[in-house]
Amino acid sequence: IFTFSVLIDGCCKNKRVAKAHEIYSQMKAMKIQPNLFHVNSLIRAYLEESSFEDGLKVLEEAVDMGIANLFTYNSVLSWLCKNGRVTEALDLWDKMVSRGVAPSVVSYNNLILLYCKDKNMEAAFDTCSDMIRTGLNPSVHTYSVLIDGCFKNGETKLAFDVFNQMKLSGLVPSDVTLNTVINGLCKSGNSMEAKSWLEGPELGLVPVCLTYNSIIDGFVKEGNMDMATATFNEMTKNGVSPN
RNA sequence: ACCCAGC
Repeated sequence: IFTFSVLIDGCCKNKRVAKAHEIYSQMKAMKIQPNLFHVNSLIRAYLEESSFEDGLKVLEEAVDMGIANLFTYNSVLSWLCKNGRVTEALDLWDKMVSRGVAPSVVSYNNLILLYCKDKNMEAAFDTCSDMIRTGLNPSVHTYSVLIDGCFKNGETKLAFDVFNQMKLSGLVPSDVTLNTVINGLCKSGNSMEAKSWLEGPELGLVPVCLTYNSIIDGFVKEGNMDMATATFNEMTKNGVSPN
């Protein structure tokens, strides 16, 4: 069993998914129970190369063997949500729940992301309320996804409401949250305001390449080449290398 | 040990 585990993991890490699956099948043929850790990594390897169907098959087998856990489901769910496969994602969600696996905050975050991408902010917020009703607290991830969704759907005002609500709830915005806000401002024609966020170190934001990319792109789209170049200079001055 | 967000 130990030998098999090491082999599967090695194949997955080296992108030899087919080989990994071969070994996995051998184990099954020999009636050796693959362990959860390696089933999970096999599934993720499949999803990485976008063979969702294969990943799902392994998931189903893991369920049959009674070894699928929350992480196994979340891995597949995440892939579906990122790729906007609404029907399949909701399907999987129902299956998971009916099999007695309780969704975690991570599961909910995936669903919320799905709705945001689907331009259905109402459903996204409903899902968030559902989550709170089951006793789970929104995480920094949850808020970041919602904020990003609001901006991408043109709800700038709402994005800030969510942002404020996040701070009220005692959560500290992460650098991803702040970069999300900055990017949202730039995309909605408020690059000047976005840039002013860099000056508030009390926010705790250390601008990175991505931060500058958003702002420079924003200025360029607004036709403000002076500010774009100025921002670029500031970027190099601060020791951030452009990509 | 393995699952979620930003250019």
